[in-house]
Amino acid sequence: MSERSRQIVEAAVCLVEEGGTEALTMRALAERLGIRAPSLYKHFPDKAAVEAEVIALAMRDLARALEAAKDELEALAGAYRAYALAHPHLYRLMSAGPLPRERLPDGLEERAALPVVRAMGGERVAARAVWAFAHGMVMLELDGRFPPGADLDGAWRAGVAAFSRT
Amino acid sequence: MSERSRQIVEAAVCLVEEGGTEALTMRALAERLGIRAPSLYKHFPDKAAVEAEVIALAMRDLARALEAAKDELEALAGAYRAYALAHPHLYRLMSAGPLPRERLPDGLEERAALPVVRAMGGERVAARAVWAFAHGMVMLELDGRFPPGADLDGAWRAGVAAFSRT
DNA sequence: GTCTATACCCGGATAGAC
DNA sequence: GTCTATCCGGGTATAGAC
Repeated sequence: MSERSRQIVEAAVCLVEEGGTEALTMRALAERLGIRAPSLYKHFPDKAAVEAEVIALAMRDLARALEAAKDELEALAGAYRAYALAHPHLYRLMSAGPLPRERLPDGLEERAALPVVRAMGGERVAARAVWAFAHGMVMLELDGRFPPGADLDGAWRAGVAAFSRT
Repeated sequence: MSERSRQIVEAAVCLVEEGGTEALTMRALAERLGIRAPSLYKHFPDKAAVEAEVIALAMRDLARALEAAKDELEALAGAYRAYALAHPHLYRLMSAGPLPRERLPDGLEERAALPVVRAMGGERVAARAVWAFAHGMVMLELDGRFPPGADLDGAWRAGVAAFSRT
């Protein structure tokens, strides 16, 4: 990938972080770079290609955050939640809706999932349940679905405790 | 609400069920009813009002399905998942993204949540964790996020088992 | 309550000159 | 590699006649 392409992806990340998925349009992206929208198509075939690069970048960041955490459920859950709250729009783009697997680097998805599998002693089925819990907590929190004033820390603790006994 | 308004909401539900959230447009809705889009504004002030009625209807259906299930976590989880898989687009519209609470009937959200709270012996914090698990499982399944061939029944069992020991 | 006509916004993407 | 000009499609919503 050329240097210019990297700059484009970087700008795209900023747009998503600041304004959510919908803020990433070819026009807005071009404007941020000081060029015109059609010029982007000299670097990427279409918008989906740009989006895929943003997703890949976010997944790498999340994977790094999880790998840096201690190999216990509680620490992993904390790191997961922290990433999602720090980058809510990136988390959404990366984790909600269909994933363009063909456009992503091989093994990246697996890499992001690995820390949880290890924390669950290699039990992939249980790891999936834990992942679903964490994803559900994050999405409900980001979407403002819990009642105002709900004890979310408590809910996280309850979930982590439940799965720790597994 | 007039009879005509009810017909409009019913048509809107069909559009969502068949084509997802994006398929619900004022033009498509009008066409399905054999009228022109501007005529809809004689019955509803804007699109959000129609959408809110669809959401309310879906929440009532889900609440009924949960109330009909046995008062145990396993049965509730089964009913929850069954509803979501039977009406994936309605589930999404109702459960993902911000909720227009001002436009919904009082107490409806609470009603839908109650069965889980009861199954958890009144522990609202634990009930929220269970809800997050179920929501996460459903969304990851609907979004095709699990690896192909993953044992989802097993993941559901693992989650239900973990929270049952609470 | 329905229509036609229309305003207004937005999006992705292409052709062809430079 | 950037530009201008443009196409094409889509959306919500309003005005005013009937």
